[in-house]
Amino acid sequence: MARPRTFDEKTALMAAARTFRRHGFADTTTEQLCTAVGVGRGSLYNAFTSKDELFIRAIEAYLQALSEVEHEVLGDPARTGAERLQGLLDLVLEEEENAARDGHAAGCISVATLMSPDLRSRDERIGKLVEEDRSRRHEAVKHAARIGQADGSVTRDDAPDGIAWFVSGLISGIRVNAQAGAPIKVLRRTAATGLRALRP
Amino acid sequence: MARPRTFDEKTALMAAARTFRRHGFADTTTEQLCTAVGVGRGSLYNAFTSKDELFIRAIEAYLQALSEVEHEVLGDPARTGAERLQGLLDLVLEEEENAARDGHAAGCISVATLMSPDLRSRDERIGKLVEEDRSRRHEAVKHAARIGQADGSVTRDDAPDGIAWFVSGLISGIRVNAQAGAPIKVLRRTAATGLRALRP
DNA sequence: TTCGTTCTGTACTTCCGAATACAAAATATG
DNA sequence: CATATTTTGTATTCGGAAGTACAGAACGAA
Repeated sequence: MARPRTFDEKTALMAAARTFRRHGFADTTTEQLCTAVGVGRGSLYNAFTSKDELFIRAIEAYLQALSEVEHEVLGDPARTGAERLQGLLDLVLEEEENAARDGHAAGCISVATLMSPDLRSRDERIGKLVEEDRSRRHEAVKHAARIGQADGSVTRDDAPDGIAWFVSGLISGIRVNAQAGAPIKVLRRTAATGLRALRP
Repeated sequence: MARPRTFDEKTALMAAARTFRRHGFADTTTEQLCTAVGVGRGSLYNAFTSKDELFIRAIEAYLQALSEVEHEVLGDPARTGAERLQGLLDLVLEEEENAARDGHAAGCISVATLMSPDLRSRDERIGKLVEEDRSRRHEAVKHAARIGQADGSVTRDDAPDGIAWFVSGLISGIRVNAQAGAPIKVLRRTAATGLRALRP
């Protein structure tokens, strides 16, 4: 009934997310987004209203995709609690390894967005999205920690909530270290050291 | 012999640094800088050439001030290695506590700058400054770790270099968690858990 | 084939913020 | 007190990036 799109929306959002992740919101021009998505200005604005709107939809898509993969690992009944936490760290390490192969660090919308108050105040949905993502992951890790304490694979020196915060921090730390140029091998050891603190 | 400045340069730089830390480079306008420093546009440009130049000098001043305080703790011969590392973490926690009292997280130029590749590519001095700061801290922590391994207060499960990366990551993680809204109490526990991994 | 509808690309407008120009002000020195 | 010199504040310019307008293109349906 009308002219069809020459691009897939989901693919476009993921491409946009990649660009935003690497350059940050303010330092990404709409032109960069056009080339990244492989589409003209007109199409971009036709499909996604504005840069702000595109950003919101892009991080939404990205965070959801990420969350699904993580959920699979953290909720895997075949693993002990400790193995689930280890699995989560492995996902992060794998992502950084892939990114490193392309010559850059993975970047992380959560960290970058959290670190920019102005970005959050730009549109309340942004802060909300990131906060929901964080909170969902927090609960998932907390649950895995409880499982681990029950099956004896995780220390009881900390409450599950404390463990969840620690794991989040550990992941953020690894991401920042990756940006600082730490080689994969070092990132792996950092993860191992961190997890060691959670052994019973 | 000429009209004197109405402001102190060092104070101005620290005020600018504070502003940049909270909003990030791209999201800080020169007007914000003027009000933060308490000076007109003309004066600002007269004293510091451009926004870029001001940014560079501001982070330079800030990182140096920070580094001096940290050096005192990490090099304190009265402390064991573990106590020095604990002291470093205490500095970070203290900074976050003060910031929290003002209703915001401390922010961290290192993390923010590392997380923004475009910012670094803007002027090579920026990346260099942050990298030098990181590297200096890295060496200082590594040294403290060695001391700790020698005096028996720090584990030998990891090499000093690995410990240094871990501690940097731990600090970054704490800063990110602070931005995410974690209360001081949680940050403290995260630090404690991390340091537990370094016990012999 | 023709029409209605949506997509695409380009040229244009608009706006915001960095940077500059310049006149007035403030001091030290002779 | 006069002059040289630097600072200060304001008005203005300038550039770049976001967003818009619009004409043409690509389909499906009648």
